[in-house]
Amino acid sequence: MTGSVPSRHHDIAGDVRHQITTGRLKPGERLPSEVGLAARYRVSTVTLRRALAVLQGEGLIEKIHGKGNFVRRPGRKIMHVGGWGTLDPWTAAEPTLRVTVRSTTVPASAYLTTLLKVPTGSPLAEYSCLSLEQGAPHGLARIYIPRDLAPAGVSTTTPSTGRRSRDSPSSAHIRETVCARSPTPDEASALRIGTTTAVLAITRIATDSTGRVVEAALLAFPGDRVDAVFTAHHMRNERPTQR
Amino acid sequence: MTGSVPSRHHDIAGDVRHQITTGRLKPGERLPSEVGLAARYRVSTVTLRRALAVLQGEGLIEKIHGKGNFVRRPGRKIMHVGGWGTLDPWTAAEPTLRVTVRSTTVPASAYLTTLLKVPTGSPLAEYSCLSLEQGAPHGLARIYIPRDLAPAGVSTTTPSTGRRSRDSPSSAHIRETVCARSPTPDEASALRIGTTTAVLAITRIATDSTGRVVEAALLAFPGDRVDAVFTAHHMRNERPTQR
DNA sequence: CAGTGGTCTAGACCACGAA
DNA sequence: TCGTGGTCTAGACCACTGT
Repeated sequence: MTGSVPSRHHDIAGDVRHQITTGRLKPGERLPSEVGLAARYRVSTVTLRRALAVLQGEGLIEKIHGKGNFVRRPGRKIMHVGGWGTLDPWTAAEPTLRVTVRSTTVPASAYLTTLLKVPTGSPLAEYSCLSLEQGAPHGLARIYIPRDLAPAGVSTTTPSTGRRSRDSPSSAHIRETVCARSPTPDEASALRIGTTTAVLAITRIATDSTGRVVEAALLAFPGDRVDAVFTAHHMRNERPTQR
Repeated sequence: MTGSVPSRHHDIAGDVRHQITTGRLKPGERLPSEVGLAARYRVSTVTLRRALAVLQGEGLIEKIHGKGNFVRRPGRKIMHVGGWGTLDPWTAAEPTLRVTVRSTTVPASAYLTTLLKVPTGSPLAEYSCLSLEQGAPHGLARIYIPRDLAPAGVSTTTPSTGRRSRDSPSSAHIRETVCARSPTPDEASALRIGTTTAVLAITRIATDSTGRVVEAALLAFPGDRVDAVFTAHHMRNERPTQR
């Protein structure tokens, strides 16, 4: 009974979605202008834009200011593999992933202080990584490492989003906190998504055997493009870690 | 430079957010009516509603049709613990979690067929669970088990969202796929969130040592209320599982 | 410059909740 | 019934992208 409530924009979204999934609108193709579509569906522009926002949230279209609305490539979902990358063939075989890294040194903010358990203002090496897959942003990562633990060159770390250099030597424990939320403005622009599209945010804390935090990573992925996968094997009687 | 773009509703959201975080608006309190707020901020109702949608997405307010907008209780984020519930004190110590379970038997749909690797139409035991924390919905779970594996009584399974009965006897491998997306209409109503609030959706597949899928769980959590936590320990040289 | 999406308005009408 | 939020309109103006 709750399906036929008044919501014209959902009907329109359904119609356009149908045209996309059936192939009448092809990937990469530009949709008619919003005013044109509004006239075609006999609705106002704001209603039509709400319909498009639904499709954008589903990852079916991409809105580009000043150019138009485009059908997104069907993008099989790329994955982020949690823990110590239990290499998933899907992710491992992805060759078209280009990563740009920018590294600087910053003093620890209040938030990073609590994450890394370091004194306020401690120097941290920051790696800001944006990975793109065929031009489409795939993930944004900001990785922080106490500077005395950070290597001189960037190459040794390979702080990739999705897989990482196997066995960072010192980390013995990884804790990942996953969260679904709206993107921050800078995330929205970096990932080329609207503020309506949810992001999958992962805060990864790596600790060494002494309990020292050796890395904090703030990862953000467009929710319509990536899944995160976590696997657990049952070996012996694993005792629950009590803090 | 990108901060001062024209977006009145963000300013308003920021102002109301400030009133909430500073305590001028207390938890549980009802906000002035939308028309009142619109007049107060000298904006139209749709603009004001956009501002409130931002706050709703942040989990700061709750909109109730016909009653008003209410400041949400600061709800420290409840957590879902992945894998074999590495019991987190936070979650484990949560006493105020009430779960309602409804169990039926359904034939496997196309989607469940691929998840559980069973023939189409196989009888499945379905457990539909809605957990509430102090009246606020906390999670929605739909768990499917091949009926020949399902116990007669519901009590043995305890398919809770957040923790589960330790050691379901047969499962040896758990794979959880995490995804951020907009809620389906039924999820939105069950979780008492708008369609704008993102959900953290987890698909959990439990496999026994022979590779048979013994359980598929579709979990949905309101993104503004729960985080999911996954931990990994580094013991020995763990060989990557290749499919 | 023209064409596009992004934001906003002032008002209308409908649906829900509590009297 | 009344007051509330939910949806929609017809148009205006601004910002971005191309020529």
